[in-house]
Amino acid sequence: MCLESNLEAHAVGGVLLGRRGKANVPKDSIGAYAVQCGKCYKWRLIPSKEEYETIRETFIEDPWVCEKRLYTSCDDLADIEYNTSNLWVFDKPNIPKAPPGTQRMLIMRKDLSKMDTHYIMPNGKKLRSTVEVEKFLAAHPEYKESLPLSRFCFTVPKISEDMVPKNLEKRASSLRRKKRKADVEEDN
DNA sequence: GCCACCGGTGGC
DNA sequence: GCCACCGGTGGC
Repeated sequence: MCLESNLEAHAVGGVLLGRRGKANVPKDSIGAYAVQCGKCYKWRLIPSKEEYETIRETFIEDPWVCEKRLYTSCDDLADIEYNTSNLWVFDKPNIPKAPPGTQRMLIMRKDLSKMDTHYIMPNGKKLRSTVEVEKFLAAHPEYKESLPLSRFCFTVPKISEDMVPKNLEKRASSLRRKKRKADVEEDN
């Protein structure tokens, strides 16, 4: 189950800093993970996706605060400022952690219009929706216990609007317009 | 033939 | 209006 977040006060974020990762390791579009302290509202970087997903999983009932991190307090400077030098996307809180053996991938569209969620299953299969997960589990009953349907959530993060470069937005939409126009002309 | 990628839409 | 979902396809 995915719940609505309160983005203003207390947020779970992913920061897009470009793609990284070793060869052969599946990587998504998120370059850095950050959470906002529930007390001082400063942003703290979370070193791994795994740790980030753990925090995100129980974010509502167990909000993250600076003291949770060793040697960190609200008096310390923020790790990262929410600003326009990075593209930020904001996760919904309480998304189940990707079940063991799977990876939850978030892929940004080239035009920054939206993200797509998919899961990489233990056998390498990529799944794009809960319906596809259902079908997968029906075909592979051996996974039914370790990978219950309820642990999959395809909710996408919200893209921070003010940070999408305006010219890029325009370019993308004008390309779309151009294509539509060409299609219409083709039909005539 | 596959698959990453994108566009479109039904249901809310 | 949003978003979860899926069909189509271009490039390989």
